[in-house]
Amino acid sequence: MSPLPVANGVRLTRQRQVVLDTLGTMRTHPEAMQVFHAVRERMPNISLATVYRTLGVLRDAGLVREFVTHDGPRRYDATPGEHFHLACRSCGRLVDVELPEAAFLGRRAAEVTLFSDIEVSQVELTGICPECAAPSGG
Amino acid sequence: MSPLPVANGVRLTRQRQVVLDTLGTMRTHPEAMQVFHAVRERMPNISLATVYRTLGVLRDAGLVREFVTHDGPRRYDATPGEHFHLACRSCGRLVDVELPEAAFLGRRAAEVTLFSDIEVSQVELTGICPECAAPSGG
DNA sequence: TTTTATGCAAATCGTTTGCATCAGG
DNA sequence: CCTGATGCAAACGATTTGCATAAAA
Repeated sequence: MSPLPVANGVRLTRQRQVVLDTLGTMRTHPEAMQVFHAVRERMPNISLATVYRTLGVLRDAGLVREFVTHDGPRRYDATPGEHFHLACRSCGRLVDVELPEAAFLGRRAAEVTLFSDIEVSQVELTGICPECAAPSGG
Repeated sequence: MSPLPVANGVRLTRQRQVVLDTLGTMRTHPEAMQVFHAVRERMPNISLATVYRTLGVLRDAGLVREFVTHDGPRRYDATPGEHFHLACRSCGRLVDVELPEAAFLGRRAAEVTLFSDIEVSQVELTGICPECAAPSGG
C-alpha cells in the first residue's frame, strides 16, 4: 500500500484530507462546528474531536489560518496568501482584504519598541457591507 | 442623597467605579478574572458576575477597551487613545504601541472593498521582547 | 413604588482530554 | 509489533443567565 501523503510535515490521513479539502471550498471563514457539519456530509463518522484536533494540526503546519474575531468562536480559512479580515458590524459577514501595506506597521512597531522579529499576526477591520448600507427595498 | 455620577451614559454605581478605577491602575491588560481579584481587594463582596457584567457595560460605553488575543480569554484596558497591542511570542507579555499610520489601512480597505464606515478595530502584532531576546546570563 | 444593579449558583458554549480501538509504518 | 490517529464521552475554563434581594430614581 502506498504511504500517506505528507504536507508541511503532517501526514495527511483520510480525515485530514477531507477537513483540509472541505475548508478549501468554504469561503465563509467558518467556525469549527461549521467545518464539522460540512465535513460530516462527506465522512459521516468523523468526530468533532478529530475536527478540532485536525484544525489545530493543520494550523500548526501552516496549512490553514486560525483567527479570532472580536466575539464568537475561532474561525478558519484555507485561503493562501497574506490577507486580513473585514467584518460587517451589521450582519457579521466577513470578507478578505489584501493589504500589502500592513507589513509597514510591523516595521514602524519595530522602530517604536525594542521588540524584534515583529509580525503582523492579525488585523481586524469592521465596517458596513454594501447590502447592509443599501436601503432595503431599493 | 446626591444622584449617582454618570459617565458616557452609564450610572457609576460603587462597584462600577471600583472596577473602572482598578482597571485604570493596571498596565498588564488583565483578563476578567485578574480584574476580579484586584477589585476584590478593595471590595471583598463583589461577585464575579458583576465584574463580567460591569466590564461589558463599560466596554459598550467606550470607557474600557476589550480585545482578544490569538489565544486565551478576553483582555481589558482603560488606556485612553488609539493604540494597538504587541505580544511577545516567547513570554506572552503585551505592550501598547501607538501607530497613527494604522488609520491608513482603513482608508485603503475602503478603496478595495465596497464597505463603508471602516474602522481598524484591532491590530495584533507579535514579536520577541528585549528580555526574551537577550542571552539570559550576560 | 418602579426600575435597575447586585450576588449567588446553575447553566451554557466552545474546546480539550483520557482512554480504548484502529490504521499505518 | 510499535506509534500515531481516531471516536466517544467526560472534563474543563470562560462567560452568561435566572432569580431573589438591595439600592437608586
